[in-house]
Amino acid sequence: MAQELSTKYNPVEVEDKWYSHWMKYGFFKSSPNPSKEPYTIVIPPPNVTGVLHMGHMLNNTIQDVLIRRARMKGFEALWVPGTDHASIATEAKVVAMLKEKGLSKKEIGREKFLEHAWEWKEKYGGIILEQLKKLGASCDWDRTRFTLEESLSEAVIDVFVDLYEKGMIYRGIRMVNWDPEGKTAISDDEVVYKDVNSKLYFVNYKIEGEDREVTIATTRPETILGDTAVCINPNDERYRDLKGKKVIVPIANRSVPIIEDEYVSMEFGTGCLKVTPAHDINDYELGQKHQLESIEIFNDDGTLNKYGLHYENEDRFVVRKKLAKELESLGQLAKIEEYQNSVGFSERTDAVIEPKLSMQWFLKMDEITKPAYENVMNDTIKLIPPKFKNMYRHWMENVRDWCISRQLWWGHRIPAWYINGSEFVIAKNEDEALSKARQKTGNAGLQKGDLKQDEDVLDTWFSSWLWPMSVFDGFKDPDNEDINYYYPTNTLVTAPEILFFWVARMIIAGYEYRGKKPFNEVYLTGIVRDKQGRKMSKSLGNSPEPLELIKKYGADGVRVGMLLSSPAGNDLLFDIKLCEQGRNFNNKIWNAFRLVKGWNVDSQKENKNQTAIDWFENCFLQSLSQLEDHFSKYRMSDALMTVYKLVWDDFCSWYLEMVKPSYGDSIDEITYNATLNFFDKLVRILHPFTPFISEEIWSQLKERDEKDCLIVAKWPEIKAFDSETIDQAEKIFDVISAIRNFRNEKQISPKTALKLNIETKDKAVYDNFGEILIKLANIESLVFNETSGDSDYALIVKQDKLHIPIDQSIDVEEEQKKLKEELEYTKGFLNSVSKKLSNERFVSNAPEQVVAKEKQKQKDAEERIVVIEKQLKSLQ
RNA sequence: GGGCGCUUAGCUCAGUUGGUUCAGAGCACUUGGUUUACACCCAAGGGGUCGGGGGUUCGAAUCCCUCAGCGCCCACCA
Repeated sequence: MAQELSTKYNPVEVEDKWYSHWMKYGFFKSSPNPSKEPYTIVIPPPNVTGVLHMGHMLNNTIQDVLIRRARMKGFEALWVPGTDHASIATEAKVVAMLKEKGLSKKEIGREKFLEHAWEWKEKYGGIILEQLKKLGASCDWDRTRFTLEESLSEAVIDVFVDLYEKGMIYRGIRMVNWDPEGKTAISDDEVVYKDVNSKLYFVNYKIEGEDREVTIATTRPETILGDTAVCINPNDERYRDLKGKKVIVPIANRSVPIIEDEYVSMEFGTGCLKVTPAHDINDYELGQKHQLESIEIFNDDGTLNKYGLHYENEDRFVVRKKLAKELESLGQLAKIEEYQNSVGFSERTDAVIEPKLSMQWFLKMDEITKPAYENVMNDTIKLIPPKFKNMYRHWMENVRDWCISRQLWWGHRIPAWYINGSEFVIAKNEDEALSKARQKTGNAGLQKGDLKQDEDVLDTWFSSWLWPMSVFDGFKDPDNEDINYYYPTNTLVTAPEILFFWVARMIIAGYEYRGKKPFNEVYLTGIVRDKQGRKMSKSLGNSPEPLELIKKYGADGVRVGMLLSSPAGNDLLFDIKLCEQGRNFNNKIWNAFRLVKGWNVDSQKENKNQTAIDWFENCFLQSLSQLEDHFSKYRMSDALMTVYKLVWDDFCSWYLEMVKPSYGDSIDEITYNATLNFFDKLVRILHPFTPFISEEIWSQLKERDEKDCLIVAKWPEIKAFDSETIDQAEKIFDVISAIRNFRNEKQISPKTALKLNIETKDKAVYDNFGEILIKLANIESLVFNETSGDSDYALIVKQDKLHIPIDQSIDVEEEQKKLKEELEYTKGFLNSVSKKLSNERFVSNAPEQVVAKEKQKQKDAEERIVVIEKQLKSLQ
C-alpha cells in the first residue's frame, strides 16, 4: 500500500539491512567450482594507515560493479580484499605516535619498535576495510590478506632468495637522499623541492703544467674537495685544446683528468663541469662511465670529514662560505652570480638533502621484464584506456634496475646475513643462514651470534608485486586448488600513478613465477579532483568525508555519483551535485515502485496496454544490448547512463504514463504483471550500480525465500529486438512532444482536451500507437486526412501535418513566418543532399548504404516541403 | 630536457574504420506547471563556425602539417 512506503527513499536502514543479509547467507564467498568459470578481482590493497578517501570510493565502486555483474552472469565471482603494510607511510605514523609519547625509534630499538607498529596495525589497520563495507563492497572477507602476514612474508623471502640464486639480485652503490638532520636516508617521496635563491660560483682550476686556468661554475663549492675530474663536451670548440690534459683541484691540490662527455651542456655556465661522483647523482654516473675515483667528503651529520682538510668537522654551509673566501684570496674565484635553483629538503626535518652513496640491494630488470613488455604490447594484457600502452612502453624501454632495499624497520627484513662485516649469505631463515655460512667459510664452529642480519627491509612493492599470486598462497603451495582456479585474475582496477610501481611489476612477477599474466585487463581510473580540478587533499580541506556522503545520499547514491562522469583514465572532477543526482535517481525508482505497488488490480478488466508492453519490452532489450557493449569496452559511465535513461525516460516518463490508470481506476492483471516483470528486469541491471535499493525492490516484488536474493539472481538474457516498434514509438513521441509544445506556446492547459486531425501517409504508426497518443497528449477526438478548416493551427512533424482546431484566433503572419523559415531550412537541406547525389564521384565512391540513405533523406525532405507549402497556401 | 596525451554547448564528457537527422548526452540554464508515484518532481525550450590557420578528399569533429593553450609521466642541468 502506498502509505506504507515513504515518498522519499531512505537508504540508511535499507543498506545496513541488506549488507548484513548478504553476509549472513555468504553471498560474497567463493570457492573453486569446476562447473563455473571464475571471475576474479584482487583489490589493490589499501595502506593499513589509510582512511577511506574519494579515490578509494571510485576505485572500489568500479570493482564492485564488475564483480556483482559477473556474479549475476553466472561466473564464480571472487573479490579478494586485503591491506598493504606500506613501509614508509606506516613507519612514519608509528614514529609520530612514539614522538608524542616522548619516545624515539633509536631509543627503543628494533624489536620494541615493531611491537608498537603491530599494536598500531591491529588497532587501526582494519578501519578502511570496514568502511568499504558501507559502500557495499562484496568482497569475500574470509579471504582478507595482509602483505606483512606470515604466509605472505614467506613468499616475499622465498622470492628474494630465488632471485638471488638466479643471479638477478645484487648489491650495489646507489645515491640515496640523505637527511643529515635526521641522519637517515629518505625516499624520493619525502623530498620536497623548493626554488631557492642561491649563488653560482665561478672557480678557476689551474691546468697542470701550464700557466693557464679553466673556469667552472658550481653552486656547491664545498664539494670541490671531492672532485675527481673536470668534464667538457667533446663537441665544444672552446676547449678543444684541453683534451687529454689534467687540472689541479683548488685547495685540495689534487691532479684530476679532464674527461669528455656529451652530457655536459655547452650553454650552461662555462660549459665546463666539475665532477664529484660521491655527492651528485649525475656526477656519480659520469664517474661510473669514466671509471673515476669517488671521494666522500661528508660525515653523516653534514659536516666535513678528513677530506675536508682544514675544514674538517665544520658544517657544509659554513664551509661553503669560508671556502669561497679562501678561493677569493687565492685569486681562483672569478665571480659569483645570483642564481635560482631547485633544492631538495627533507619533508620531516626540513634539512637540505645531501645525495649520498650507499650500499643497496638491486634487482636486475633487463631480462626479467621481457615477457611483461611483450605481453602488454601484443595486448595479451589489455590496458584500459589503451593510451597507457605508450607510457608503459616508454618505461619498460628505459627501465633501470630496481633498488629494493629501504632503510626502515617496518617491512620484510632482507634475508641477508653478514659474516664479519662484508661477506654474506642469503637464506630463508637464520638456521639456514648458519649452515650456509658454515659451508661458505668452511668454519663449522660458526654460531648464530656470529651472523648479523641486514638491518634494512624490502621496498613495499617487493611484496605487493606478488599480490595476485600470494593471496592464493601461490608460493607456499604452488599447485593448490585456489591458485589453479582463480589465477590469472580477470580485471585489475587501479590508478595510473602506480602503473610502473605496481602494475608493471605484478606482470613481471606473474610471468616469472607462474609463466602467466596476473590479469587479463587493467582498468586505470582517474584521480578524483575537486570542482576546480585540484587534487583532493587533507591540507586543502577539499575532500568530502566519504562516510558522511554515504550517510547523506546513501551508498547507492554515492556510487551513482562516482560513476556518472568517470571515463577510464580521465580524472573525475567531483562535485557533490553528482551524489545528489545519484540520490535523486534512486528516489525516482523508489517512487515508480510506490506507484505500481499502489495499484488495485482488477482481474476482470481487459488489457488495453499491449502496445505499450511490447514497446517497452523491445526498448529494454535494446538498452540491454547497449549496456553489454558499454561493459565490454569498460565504459562504466556510459553503461550507467544507459540504465539511467532507460529507467527515468523510457520506463517512468513514457511507459508508466502510458499504462497508468487514471485516479481511482484499477489496472488489469496482464498490465500489472507485465509491469512487475519489468521491475524485475530493471532491478537486475541496476543491481551492480545500486545494489541496495535494487535488492530492496526485488524483495518486495513477490514473496520470496530469504536466500532468494537479487545479488545472486540471473542477469537478463540478451535477445534480438524489433526496431520497427521502437522507431514507431519514437515518431509518436515526437508527435506528442510537438502537441505539448503547442500547448505551452498557446498556454493551453494539459487538462484541456484537444481535437486532432492528422494528415499522414504512414497510418500504420497511428494504428498501433493511436490510443497512446490520445492518452498522453490528451486528445478528445482523433481523425485522419479530413479536410480541415483554413484557420486551423497546423503542426508539421516529419512528413505529417497535425491540425489542431482551437478557439484562439490564428496569428497568420506569425505562422507564415515560422513556416517560411522551416521551408527555407528544409530546402537548403534538400539542396545539399541533392547536390551530393548529383555528384557522380559521390555516387560511385560512397558505399551503397550511404547513398541509399542519402536518397531516403532526399525523399523525406521533398515530402516535407510539399506539406509545408500546402500549409502555407492554406493560410493565404 | 625526454616521452605521452588533451582542446567539441555554461560545466563534465561521448562521438568506434572519414559518410544516415552527426554536431550528441547528462547536469546547469530559461519558460510553464499544487495532474493524488516522485518539486530529490513534470512538460517544453534556448545554447557549439568541434582551440586558430593551412592541406588531403566527392565529403573532415574524425586524416596530415603548423601555431596557440592545458595536463600527465620520467629525468632533473652544474
